[in-house]
This record gives sequence, structure tokens and C-alpha cells, in this order.
Amino acid sequence: MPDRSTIYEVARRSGVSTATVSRVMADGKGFSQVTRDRVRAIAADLGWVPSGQARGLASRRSGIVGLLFPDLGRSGDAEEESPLYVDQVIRGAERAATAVGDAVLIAATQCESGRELAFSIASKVDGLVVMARSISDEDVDVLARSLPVVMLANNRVRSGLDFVGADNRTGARDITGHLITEHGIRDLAFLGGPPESPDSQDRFAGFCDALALGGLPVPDAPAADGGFTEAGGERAARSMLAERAPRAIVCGNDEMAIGALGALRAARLRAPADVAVTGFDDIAATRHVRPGVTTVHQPMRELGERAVQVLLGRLADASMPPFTVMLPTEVVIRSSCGCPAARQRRRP
Amino acid sequence: MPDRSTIYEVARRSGVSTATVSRVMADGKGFSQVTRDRVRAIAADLGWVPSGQARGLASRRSGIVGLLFPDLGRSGDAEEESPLYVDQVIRGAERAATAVGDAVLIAATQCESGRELAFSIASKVDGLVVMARSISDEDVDVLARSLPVVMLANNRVRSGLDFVGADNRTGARDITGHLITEHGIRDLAFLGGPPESPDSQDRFAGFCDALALGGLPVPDAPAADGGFTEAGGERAARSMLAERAPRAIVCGNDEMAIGALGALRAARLRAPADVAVTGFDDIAATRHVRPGVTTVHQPMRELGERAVQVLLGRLADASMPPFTVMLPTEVVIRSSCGCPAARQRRRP
DNA sequence: TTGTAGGCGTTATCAT
DNA sequence: ATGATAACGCCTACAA
Repeated sequence: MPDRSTIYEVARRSGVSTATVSRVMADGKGFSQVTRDRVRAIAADLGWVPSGQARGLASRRSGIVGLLFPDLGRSGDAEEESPLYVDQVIRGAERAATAVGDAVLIAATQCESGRELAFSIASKVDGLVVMARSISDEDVDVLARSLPVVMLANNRVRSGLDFVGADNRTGARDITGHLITEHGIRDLAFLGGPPESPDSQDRFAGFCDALALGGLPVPDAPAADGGFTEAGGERAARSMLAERAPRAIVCGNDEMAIGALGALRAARLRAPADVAVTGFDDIAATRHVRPGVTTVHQPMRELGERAVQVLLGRLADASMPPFTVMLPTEVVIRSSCGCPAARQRRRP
Repeated sequence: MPDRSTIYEVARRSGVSTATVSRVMADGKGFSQVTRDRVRAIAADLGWVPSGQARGLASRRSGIVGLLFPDLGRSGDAEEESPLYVDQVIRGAERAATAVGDAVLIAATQCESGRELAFSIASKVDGLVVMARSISDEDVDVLARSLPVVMLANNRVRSGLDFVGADNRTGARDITGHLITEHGIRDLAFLGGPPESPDSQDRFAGFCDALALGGLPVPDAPAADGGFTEAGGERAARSMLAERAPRAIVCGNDEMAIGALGALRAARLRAPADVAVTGFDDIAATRHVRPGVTTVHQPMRELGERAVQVLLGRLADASMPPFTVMLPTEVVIRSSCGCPAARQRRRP
């Protein structure tokens, strides 16, 4: 690897100044066609790749946005334990960023342990998208003092920060309402994720909304906690069933719903005949499993896209008032709720 | 957002020079404990985040590695069409990079269309991991002239570049051999991915190896091409079955295997009783579908990790001879090959 | 159309 | 243990 050549080298060989080279590469104005061609040819010939560092320093814009997401896989054991959720968000962010020529820097961080990493990322980017549970609130505040930060899927109200999220609460209310209204079920249990997860909290709140609407007693906490994993969901459902089987288990996400289906099978209970089950997120597996899991579709990729778009907007105009984007969710009817399998359509 | 404060501000308030601040932040040597504490306190108080640009420019190391992966989702329609494969690789890369304090810059590129993007990424990083089919060979060569490049899963022999990949050929040979040896099947068809995919080519080669070993006639091309997608696999299998059903369909990946299972169901053929089916990759869905898909496990996450590790090694020592890492694959027996469902264990 | 020169915020090399 | 000061590679007025 011969040292990366510089703008000086290109300028020297082209017989022009570095300013002209810079202008040519920026595709601006102020040079003749012949100069342009010569410079470009020599740059290509040299295989010159301009230094993003220097460019960023001079123009005070790196063209990089950062994405911090919660580091789950590392503590969990199996690969499938870590939600594909995040992957879709990453893809969405990537898409939105490259659409405007920016790039995405990613890092998995976990509150305390990821502090240093988070700051390291922050030093390299123009702005940051921070997913729920990836760094502490205090650190968010510190970071937000020196660069634009968009909160993603973290429903906590934070002073003056842009926010992008999905309407978890309404989704949970709708799917629970479906169970109550369409299937006449009046004995439902909610299987939650990690208690500190805002997503889990919002979904539980929506569950409660639906119970209240249906005139049913409202619990003050989820019936059990499955940590958002398939194994955790199975475990939680198993111990729940050991006591008393409800007519329906509303799960905080799809992984746990799939785990719950396993627990029902093990307990020789039929789903949905004996116990209806619903999920949340609409991951691919919900389509492949039998019975198909009735769930709530989250626009995960779009979440990532919108977050980056909001960030870019903020970068362009720092004076805008704080922005909040709440993306709609959608109930997806399959058969685990008791609907006939054929009716695999979506309804609002 | 008040302007990001600089090292000058910190130095001034601390009553020391910028050099000292730099030393303190680098956790190096050459300052008293009291100076250190004062500087750190003031830096924290100011919420100072050092500029990665300036730091990179001065130290000629950005602490960022780039990952270029093929941009599939954009052309395909549904989300699930785009292989989860890539997501795992991204996660692995992220893990390996953050383990040493680096960050990963990601971009989806598609040969010609992604040229510009690829160069933009290259300008921002210390080195590049390039996945198969994400940019053209010529562009790889150009980029490799100015920064270290590691090829990932691209089996093409490229002069002097580091390479990391999985042993597709042996995996395909083993799983095909299983069908021939354990199940006595002598009439097999290979369902390939995009003809230009090195992965697909290698797997087909392994398929042929096994046929030759079993004394069976060796075709010179896959029986059909399903583009590595579930829908494509179903379509290809359907038209294959319209002519004549083989005793086994060896699919180039899992998505197509799942599609093929759908086609068999539609044709009122039983799997594996009438036609055995195998996949490749071991994605999560292969466990959830019925029958469970016998497949070849690819260490996708590890692929990403190793690629970044090799890149970091190259960064540390540019003079090493080109490095090749071939990770082993592993046959995972489920029931779509004809084995009893209970025997869900792995074998080499 | 083109060149000159100062500045971007660090790190690193000398000194002291 | 600390301070000057010269890079680092590019952009951008301002001049010519």
C-alpha cells in the first residue's frame, strides 16, 4: 500500500493548484473543461481517494450519522435471541442515509458498559440516532449538548429532543380488542418483556386500555415477564399455565409468543382452541410457525429511515422546534387468535 | 446547540496547553494526577467531545472500518426477500470492531450503481470489508490501491487481497452425500441462486462433487435458478415439478428450500416422503417450518467478525502476506431430508 | 479561470 | 510534567 496520495500530488501532476483540484472534485464552477478532464484523469490514474477526515475538518461535516442500538446478543446465548428488530432498523437507517450520500456508523451499546463506545461514536459523526435502552438518560443529555440526537422508540419524554417511534400502545389496544370483541374472550393475560423496556410498558398500557374499554378488570402489572426472548416466553408461559390457564395470552413480542405456543403444546393445550396467543412485531417466523401468529406489524425499517431523516433535517436546521414522529402500527390477523387460517389479511 | 467546544477551550479553562489536554485524554503519561483530574473535570463539565475528524487527520487513523454489502432489498419487494445473512455479518463486524474500540461504517452497494457510494465510504475509513457482489472487480482493484481491502465470501481469486469465506463447497458436498448415502437417493436436482453468485457456484460444485463420489451422472448446470428468494424458489420448483419430480431437491439456500416446500405442497407431493428437500445457511425459519429443513450451517456472524479481525491485522502490519480464512460449515439434520424428526442434532 | 493563504481541531515532536 | 509549534489534507474566501 503506497501511501494514500493527496490533493497536493494530484495538483502537482496536473499542473494546477490544490484549490482547482478541490473545485473540480466538488463538481462546482470555476474551471475549464480541459482542466477538469485532466485533473479527473490524473486523480483516477493515481487512485486518489480524498481524505474524509480532512474534508470533514475543513467543511465541519463528516457526512456520517451514528446509530446506537441496544447490545442484547452479547449477554444472551443463542443468535436468535437478539431481536431481528434492530437489523431492520439498521437497514432503514442505511437506506435513508445513503439516499443523501451520507453513511451510517453503527455500534451496539449497553447503558453503563457502552458509555465510552457511545462517546467514541459521537466524536465521529454529525448526529446520533439513539435507540431505546442503548445508553443512559444522563449520557443522552450530555451528548445532546454537543450534537443533534434523535431518540428512537424510546417513549420517555425528553426535553427538547426529536423523537421517532411506533404507536405501540394503540397496536396493543387493537389486538387485545380483537380478542375481546371478535372472539368474546374475557380472561386475558399479558406476557411482558423486560420491565424497564418502554416498548413493553407501552404495549402493556395498550392492553390495559382494551380491557378497560371492554369493561374488564385491569391488572396493574403484566402477568409474567419473558424478557422478550423465545426461551423466556416459553418459561414464563409454562409457569403461568401451571397455575391457571387464561383464555388468551397477549405477548409483548413475537419471540415470546412463539415460546408460549411451545409451552401450550407441552402442556397439551391447543392454540387457539384452548388458549389464544398473540404476538407483536410481525417477524418472519410468525408466518412460518403453526398456527400462524396473529400479531401487530411494526414498520421497523421505516422507523430507521424516519429517524435518520429527522436527524438530517435537524442537521440542516438546528432551530426547528423538537419533532415527534409516531408511526402507525397495524394488526395482522393469522390463526393463533382463533380466526380461520384462510383469513390471512391485514386489518387496521 | 452551542458550537461543539474544542480542545482550546478546555486547555484555556484548565490553565494548561492543548498538548497536555491531549495527553490526558489519551490516558498517556506525562502529567500529574491533579492536572489530570482538573482537565477531565473541565472536559466533562463542558461536555466536550473531541473531534474525530481532527484526531483522525492528525493521527492518520480514523478508527473506522467500512463494510460494503450487496444491496438486494432495494430491487426486491418484500422485506423478507433480502437475506438475513447480511444482518448477521454486520453484527459480527460490529462486534469485532468495537472489541478494539473501532466503529463500523456500513453501506449497501450494488456494483455499478454503488460506485460513488463505495468511494465515499472508502474516503472515511481505515480499511474496507467487501462482501461478494457489492462492487465490481475493477473498483475493488482501484480501492485496494489506496487502502486495505478484505474480500468476504467472494471466492474469486484476487491478486494479493485478504479473503474470508465459508467452505460452501464442502458443505454442499456433505449434505448431498447425506441424501445419497443415508437415504439411498439417486435422483437429485440442484436449485441454484443467481448464476453469477460465487456462493451459488461453489454450492453447485459441491453438489457435483457428491454426485461424482456416488457414481451418479454430473450435470453441468443447476436444474433451475430461484434467485435465492423464497418466491423464486417456489416458482423454480413449481416449473421443475411440472416436468418430472426428482427424489430430492438440493437448494442453494434456505429461502428457496422453504419456497420449494410450498411448491411441493401445492403439487400434492409429500416432503420428505416423495421428495426430500435441503437448504443452506441455517436461518431461523428452517427451525420453525414443517418439516424442519435439513440444511448447512454457515457461521455468518463469525464471518463478519473474522473479516474485521483480518482487516485490523492488516492495518497493524501492511507487510503480511495475503491472508485466507476459510471457515468450516456444518450439516444440520432436521426432517426435510427424511430423517426422523426427533433426530435434530448436528453432524459434521 | 486560476492561485494564495489561512483555518479546521487534533496529535506529535521537540524543547524546557 | 508541561509548553510551543509544526504537521495532517482539505476547503474557501479573497486576490489576481
